[in-house]
Amino acid sequence: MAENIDLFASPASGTPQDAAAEVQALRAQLVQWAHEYYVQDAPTVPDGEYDRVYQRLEALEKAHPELHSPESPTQRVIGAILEGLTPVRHAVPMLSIRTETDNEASGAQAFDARIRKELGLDPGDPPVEYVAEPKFDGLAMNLRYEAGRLVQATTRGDGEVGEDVTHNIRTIRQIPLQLRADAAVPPVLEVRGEVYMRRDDFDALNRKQEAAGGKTFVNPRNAAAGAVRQLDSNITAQRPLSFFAYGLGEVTPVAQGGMQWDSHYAMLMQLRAWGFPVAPQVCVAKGADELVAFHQRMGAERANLGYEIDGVVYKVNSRALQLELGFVSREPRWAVAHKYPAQEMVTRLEGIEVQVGRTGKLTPVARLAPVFVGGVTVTNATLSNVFDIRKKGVRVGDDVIVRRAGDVIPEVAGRVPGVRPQYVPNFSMPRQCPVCGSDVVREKGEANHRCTGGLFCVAQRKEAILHYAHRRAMDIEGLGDKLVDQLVDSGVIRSLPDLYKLGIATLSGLERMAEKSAQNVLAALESSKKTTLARFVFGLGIRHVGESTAKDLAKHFGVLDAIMDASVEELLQVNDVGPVVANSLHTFFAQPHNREVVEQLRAAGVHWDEAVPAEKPAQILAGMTVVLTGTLPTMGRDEAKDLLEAAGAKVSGSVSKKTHYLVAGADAGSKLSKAQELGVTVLDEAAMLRLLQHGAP
DNA sequence: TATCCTCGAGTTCA
DNA sequence: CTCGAGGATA
Repeated sequence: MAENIDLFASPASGTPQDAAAEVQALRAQLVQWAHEYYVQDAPTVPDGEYDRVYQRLEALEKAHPELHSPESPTQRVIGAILEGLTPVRHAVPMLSIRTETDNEASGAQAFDARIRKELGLDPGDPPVEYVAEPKFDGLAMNLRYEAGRLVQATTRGDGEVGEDVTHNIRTIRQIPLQLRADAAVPPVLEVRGEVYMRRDDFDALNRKQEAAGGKTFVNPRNAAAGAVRQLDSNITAQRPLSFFAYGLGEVTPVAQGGMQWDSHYAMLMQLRAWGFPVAPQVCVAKGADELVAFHQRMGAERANLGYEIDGVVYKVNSRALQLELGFVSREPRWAVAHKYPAQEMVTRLEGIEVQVGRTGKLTPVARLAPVFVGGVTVTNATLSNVFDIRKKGVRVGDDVIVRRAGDVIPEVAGRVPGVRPQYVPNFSMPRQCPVCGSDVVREKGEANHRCTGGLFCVAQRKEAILHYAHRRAMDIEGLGDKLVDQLVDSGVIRSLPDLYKLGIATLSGLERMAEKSAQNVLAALESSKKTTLARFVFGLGIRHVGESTAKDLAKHFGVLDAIMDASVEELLQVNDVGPVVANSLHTFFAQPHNREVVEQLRAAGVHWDEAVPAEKPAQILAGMTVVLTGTLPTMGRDEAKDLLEAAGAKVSGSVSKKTHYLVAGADAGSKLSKAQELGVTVLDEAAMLRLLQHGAP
């Protein structure tokens, strides 16, 4: 099975017997995965892994022509006919386009170079004209119109024979059932395109499935595939599908009253005129440079598209040149698909380490064999807690699926099914803290293990200092983890007040700390002394007291001593403070050493305005709740947050019915779709600035 | 008591 | 960004 196949060995290596055995193993594996994917709609490995094994097999077959077999998965388009749906032979076979996963520009350059060579063009000749299209992640579909009426819709199947899914396709609103009578439509017209599911539709569907206790879908493509191949079109109608047209199948020849087009682009425009959705991004591109530009543009827009694309497609525009270029076996020589790096890959789980956080929480971290996922090399991924590891069933040495979805943070999604060559014990949390050796406990009903060492634990002490220096706390620029490591390890800093005893001599003695940066840090420390009560309270790092709670406390009590001396009952009076937070605060300030730290910090010159703030004039956004998401063009999120809060708005982290506005920048994710679903007004940065000025966008 | 809504905390890589 | 859990609310 998969774990025994060495995918990295050179194709030319090994004896012929080895190669034969491997080829056989790879074929069996691919056939099984294809079955799971197409027939059971339940893939066990990510597409990227399938592609990798497929390419390995291709390479082997190329190196050993004697192993060639018409039965090999590389020799046919994999597909399977589901029982219950009628098989239909395509009038014109549905071919696949050659797919490349090279990096960046090289793919477009290589394609252009190949085309020019085939056409016998000199470097001095004008650039070749191409059409560039996004490559949708859905299912290819053939729509047959006779006399302008939709008579049959078929899936691709194996390229020769597909399945009749007309009853389901009729539920898709974007697909015309009848072409306009006044338009000149060939007597027979087959339109080809991709059926897909929009991301917001997918999210809504999964929420619905979850609420109904049904199974949820892994991704929009699987959901679309399942929907299209239903026997009961009532079910399909509940699953919102969409369509983009990109090509033709059989068309009545001109001689018999049909049509043809000089260029691919003209044909697409005709399809659009007939009422078929054609992707808005489709464009004509001259030469390799414009193809590269298109690829980059799509890569940047990709996250905001509202539907999944897994790459781009380049096609020679001129019909005449297409005919001249012709086909290699089953693939047109005049088109190529250029895929983006996979968002999911398989790699080996080499180990599980344990990290200690600021609150003492022990976090298991997966150490992975480096793997290229979604454009970056990933070597670490969080496994959150022991239960998470159990749930996913991963153990050291397993082949695991690493995912980098819409967000940035990689996660271990699960393991590739298979037998472990040898027994591996399940992961268990250490009994003692790996950093300080204190006992590790897990409170009843809690998922997390914690180190009991407190500030005695070096890991926690370092995190406490970093938290104090945090941008939204005391904002000490330049005091990062590397510097804190050195300061704490060398014993220069034992507690927060020591920070203000730092001198230029101590600092510049450290690694990677020249005089200039040392001075910067000292200056940042100096200016951090003037702060606000809320920032200071937040910076102390009291459990359950985050930024907003610190603000509430500052507003309620006005002065620090009132907070320090407050009883649990008094604390409970504060907005959003319940028994857990109140106890946490009370316990913190009951500890003499904590009070001492506070006094020493004050003695070191840390100060703030303690006067109860005068009632501010009515603020323009008072009572408004605003949520930020994505990357704003000219300002950081923190900056936007401060602006909004200064105007009296409440900036919240998640969208709900109570949200008045969502300010969305580039790469906005789930919050944007949620806002659209709830009908929350979505603003861009410019509209937000108008809101700040006039109280309305 | 159950359910929303928020907040806190942890997290990766270039 | 996502999770878990605290707090408010019905």
